[in-house]
Amino acid sequence: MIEDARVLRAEFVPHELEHRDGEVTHLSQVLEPVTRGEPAGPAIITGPSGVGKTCVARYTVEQLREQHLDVASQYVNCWQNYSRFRALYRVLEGLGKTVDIHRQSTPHDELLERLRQYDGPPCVVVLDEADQLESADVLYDLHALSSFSLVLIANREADLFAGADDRLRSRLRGSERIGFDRYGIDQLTSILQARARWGLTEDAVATDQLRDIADAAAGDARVAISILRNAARRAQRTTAATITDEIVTAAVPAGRSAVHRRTLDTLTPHQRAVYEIVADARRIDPSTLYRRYREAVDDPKTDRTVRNYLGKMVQYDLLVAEGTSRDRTYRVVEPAADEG
DNA sequence: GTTCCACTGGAAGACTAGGTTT
DNA sequence: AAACCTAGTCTTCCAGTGGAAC
Repeated sequence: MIEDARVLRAEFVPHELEHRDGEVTHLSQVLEPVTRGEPAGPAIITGPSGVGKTCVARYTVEQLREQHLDVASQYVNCWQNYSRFRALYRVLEGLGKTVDIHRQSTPHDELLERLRQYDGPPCVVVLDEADQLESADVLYDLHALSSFSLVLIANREADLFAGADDRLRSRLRGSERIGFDRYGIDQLTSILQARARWGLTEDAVATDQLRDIADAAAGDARVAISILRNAARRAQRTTAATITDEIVTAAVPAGRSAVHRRTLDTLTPHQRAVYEIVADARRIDPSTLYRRYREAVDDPKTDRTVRNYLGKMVQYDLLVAEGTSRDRTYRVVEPAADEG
């Protein structure tokens, strides 16, 4: 059934990108100065999840590097590297400049100094999930250095600028914008077809089933691929020769929630306890929430810390906060909910 | 309209973990 | 071994906000 599991992973970047020619061309044009050794203006890529933002960025940068030897690049996932230190560290890592600073007691300044001294070929830095950075300092740091060209990826541009001061905001205002829309059913179906062709045995899945998966994924390619992967695993387990309608139906919920569950796994035990309390109550006010939290765990953190947790989980789309003052309530985001 | 106060979130500093230097 | 770094986490303190009660 499954011939090449790599192809069924969401992070996989195919050799040919479908349905995103315009966006690839646009980004290539923005980054074109880099091929002449000149700095390129920042590009801001926005759009809902699972529409190929990361894929297009990585693909385009990869193409650029294939055509021009004198271009460096580094991809940084700001979700995992959300602090200034970690983000800058990852950039240096890509340049191979971290050999002797595998130590924690290296100050920010040292990292910045190394970036400043960088005299290699122009470097394209892709900051994925850039809205997850805890401070916009990183954007400021890198934008100030002409060797580095920024590609910023975020769901919404507003989130990206939320943490930025006016100075940075006005600097980024002139950035090139590339907006992504959700895939249509036909587009999603043909994306799945390509993955099935490379990743599954021949005739393992029919176009009708792929259409059903595409329909269930509501324009989100990550969810669609996750469902396909889940379906293929189920078929393999039951030694079915093909992916049937029944298998698809069974695979949809698991495929949908896979993305959500992965973020839940990143929570600490205390954060998890807070999340569970909110999940148990359909809707909960802050004081009740904190009282229950204190009862639920040993050695509870302060309410201020719990507020930080809540803010973080709202950022991560795990919780929704409604109301601004005394009317504030929290509730969980349902895994199957359509992301905005 | 005024007051109350639950709630938010910024700022500053203490504490911890984990590394380096002497 | 002890002294000394730093980033990251958590706490303490508090000003500001805006529904709710009066």
